[in-house]
Amino acid sequence: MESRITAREPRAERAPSRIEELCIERGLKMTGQRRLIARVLSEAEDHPDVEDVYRRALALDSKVSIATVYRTVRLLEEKGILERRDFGGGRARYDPADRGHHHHLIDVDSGKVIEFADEAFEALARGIAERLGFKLVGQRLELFGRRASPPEAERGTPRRKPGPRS
Amino acid sequence: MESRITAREPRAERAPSRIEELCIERGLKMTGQRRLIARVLSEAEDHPDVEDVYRRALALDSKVSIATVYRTVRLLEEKGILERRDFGGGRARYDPADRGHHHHLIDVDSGKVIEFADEAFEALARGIAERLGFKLVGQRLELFGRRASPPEAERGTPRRKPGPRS
DNA sequence: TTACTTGCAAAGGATTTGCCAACCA
DNA sequence: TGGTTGGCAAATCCTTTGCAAGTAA
Repeated sequence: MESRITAREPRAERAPSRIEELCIERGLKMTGQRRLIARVLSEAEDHPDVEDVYRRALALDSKVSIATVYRTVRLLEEKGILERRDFGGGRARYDPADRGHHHHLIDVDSGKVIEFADEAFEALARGIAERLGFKLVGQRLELFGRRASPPEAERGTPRRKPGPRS
Repeated sequence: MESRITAREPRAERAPSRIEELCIERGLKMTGQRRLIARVLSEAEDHPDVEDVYRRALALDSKVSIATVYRTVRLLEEKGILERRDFGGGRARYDPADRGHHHHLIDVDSGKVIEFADEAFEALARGIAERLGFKLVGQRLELFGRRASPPEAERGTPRRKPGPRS
């Protein structure tokens, strides 16, 4: 019932994703769904919201419930594996925490998010906090910008519901 | 039935608050509730959330419904009179937009918010955006810090529900 | 007058949770 | 095999909205 040929992939058993490794390191019990979600997150190069993760996980394989995605993503956040972001629009978006400290520039016309890091800023932030009598334990920097010279009328997809939330 | 003596204050008619003036400038119809909310906001020195504004308005005088507070606060935001902030915790908080550009340092132990402005930062932000090919149209900077040397155990009121949301 | 506002309550969207069965270590 | 986890649906929280009645200009 067990041939060497298939032994390698009893059930899509690929190398653990980077985030899965982090989970194991921190002693999380790895279930099929968690592995799946970890993989989706590891492969994401953007800043997916919970629903994005949910959709991608479903497409990729198993059946996960959105509740599990919420639970897992929150668990990973608590373990410091993910960082929760808020770019406006009412949904939380996630970012693997090990990509190094970086910040975001949001293109207000297209909603696209560009990452960047900046040494000078890090130092400046530390300095400001100190001057106010605090030790810096976290920071959040988001820039909102518009492409230098757009020929007008080219505005991309506004973040879902155009009006309401920030 | 009408004496000169009371003519001056038909009904708590005080000088219009700063925010009320801004509303009038932008042609908003001023109702009693709006005047009240404008006053609460003008007098606020912190960053109240909608419920804070609602509570203060009620205490101050009239009966307003929370729906009206939500509507008004949003209207003022659209008119550029208020700025919506998100310090984590799931509620939006508001800040009069004419206090000048400033940012916030949040004391992670007490939840207190300290405002500050920093020229060097403004310049840096503009520079970063430019380098990435964007014109800066907005920014958000929040520092999270801990008082330099707290004798422990002094942690103030954590923002409502301690655990969950960011 | 007459369009704009308000209050109330119900609707909505995102996120969390209770409960029991399924599952992993 | 015992404790954990996952699914489902109901529950929460914050915020928005429909509608009828009230009000500023």
